[in-house]
Amino acid sequence: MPRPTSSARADCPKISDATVKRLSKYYRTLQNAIAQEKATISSDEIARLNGLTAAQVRKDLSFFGAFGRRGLGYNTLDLHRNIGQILGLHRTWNICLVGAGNMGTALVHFKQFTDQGFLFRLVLDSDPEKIGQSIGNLMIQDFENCEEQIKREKIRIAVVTVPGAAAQRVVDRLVAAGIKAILNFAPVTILVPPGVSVRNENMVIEIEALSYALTSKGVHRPRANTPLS
Amino acid sequence: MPRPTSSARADCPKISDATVKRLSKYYRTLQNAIAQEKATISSDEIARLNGLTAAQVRKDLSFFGAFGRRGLGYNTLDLHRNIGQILGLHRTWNICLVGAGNMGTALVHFKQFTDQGFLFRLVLDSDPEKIGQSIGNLMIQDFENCEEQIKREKIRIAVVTVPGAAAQRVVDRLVAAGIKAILNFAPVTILVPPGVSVRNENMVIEIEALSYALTSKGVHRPRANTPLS
DNA sequence: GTGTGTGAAGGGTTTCACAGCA
DNA sequence: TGCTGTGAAACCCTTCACACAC
Repeated sequence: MPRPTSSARADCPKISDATVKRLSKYYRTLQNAIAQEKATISSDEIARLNGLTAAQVRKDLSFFGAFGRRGLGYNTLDLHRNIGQILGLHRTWNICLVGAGNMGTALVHFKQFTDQGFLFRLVLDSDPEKIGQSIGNLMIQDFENCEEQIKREKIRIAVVTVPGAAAQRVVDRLVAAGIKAILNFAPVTILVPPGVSVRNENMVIEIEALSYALTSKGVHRPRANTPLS
Repeated sequence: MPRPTSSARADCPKISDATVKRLSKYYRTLQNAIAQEKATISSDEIARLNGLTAAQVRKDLSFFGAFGRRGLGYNTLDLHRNIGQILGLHRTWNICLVGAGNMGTALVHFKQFTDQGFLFRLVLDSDPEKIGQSIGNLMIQDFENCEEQIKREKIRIAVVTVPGAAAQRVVDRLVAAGIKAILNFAPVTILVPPGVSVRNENMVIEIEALSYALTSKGVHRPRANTPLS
């Protein structure tokens, strides 16, 4: 039986998800370095600031080119620009929120998204009580009309914060409306057709992993440490 | 140079983080199956419901024992109880929130945490405007007194939703106060000493990974599909 | 026949170690 | 000397395939 879903990416060397996530960390590390007016930075320093190894950092970068100078390190501005290009952060993205509850409201106000160029342009919900109200400066729109709204705002990325029971149905509709990438906070793993990207951000899984760490630690020799994701 | 942090766990066969996270998914799948009054379930069905392979499910479970019956599958109630024991979900956990902003408020109201036995018993903040106010039925306490509060409520797990700039400092203090596991939503990777578990739930990284997926897809042959986490 | 449990194979990611360049 | 870029080795995780139990 074939794996029904996979983490495939469409690139020749096939970049792993882990590498992409680390690039995102390096990107922020470089922003900080630039803010501190550092002109160069070494793989070693990038690694230390992120709890990784220098070899890992160099290997990740090497998939995309040779950005450093031997003996010197990396030019912070150059590397920042290059990683921005790689991740597609040299532009802004219009995004929409689906599900105007507590979590969704918090995300719309989450400054980091805006700072990095992810701009909420549309908020959708299906609760008649909520439709017409506002979050920030966005009026909540009826999910029933999602297709036209998504098209009008040229949105390809959706953030989903609906109850678990509704999530898969909502996502199917979003995909039909042309959404190509989904950040899912509903506490269920949603599945999507090929060509659409999802990230299931399941906080219950994360906290249960902590529960496991505490539980298994006490029982056996408490050797280790643990930063995980 | 050694890896300064690692995802080590303290168990003889050394269970991978990926396996633990899947167990958490299986746990919820079993809850659903039980709610539907199914008496048994096969590895194949658990796999299908989670976008995995049957072999993966069986392998994950085999690290902890032989819970199924050949030819029949798994007894839903038994397996649910067993995974609960493994993950430490056969009990409740007192947890605390640090940072009473939008995100923190949303998490305190997040029903799924309570349902799975993670009970917010304490909310901490250092903003004088917020201290004394309430979230749900919890009054916000001064972070300055975190040590005694954490001890009083016997809390070992903290959920951190403070601004990025404050996160590492706050976490250091929490660790000193006896916290052993941290779910970090601040948009920086925090580092902790051995013996403490962290999960960095960085939503910016996740959305940037989606940006990468969209960016790299257009450029090359758009072969693939994508569920990731 | 059905579906688990598991050693072995396969594939992918991280680490090592060193050549090469400033 | 200092630090990058990278093949090769090591390691880990997933998948395969089949013995075995019901």
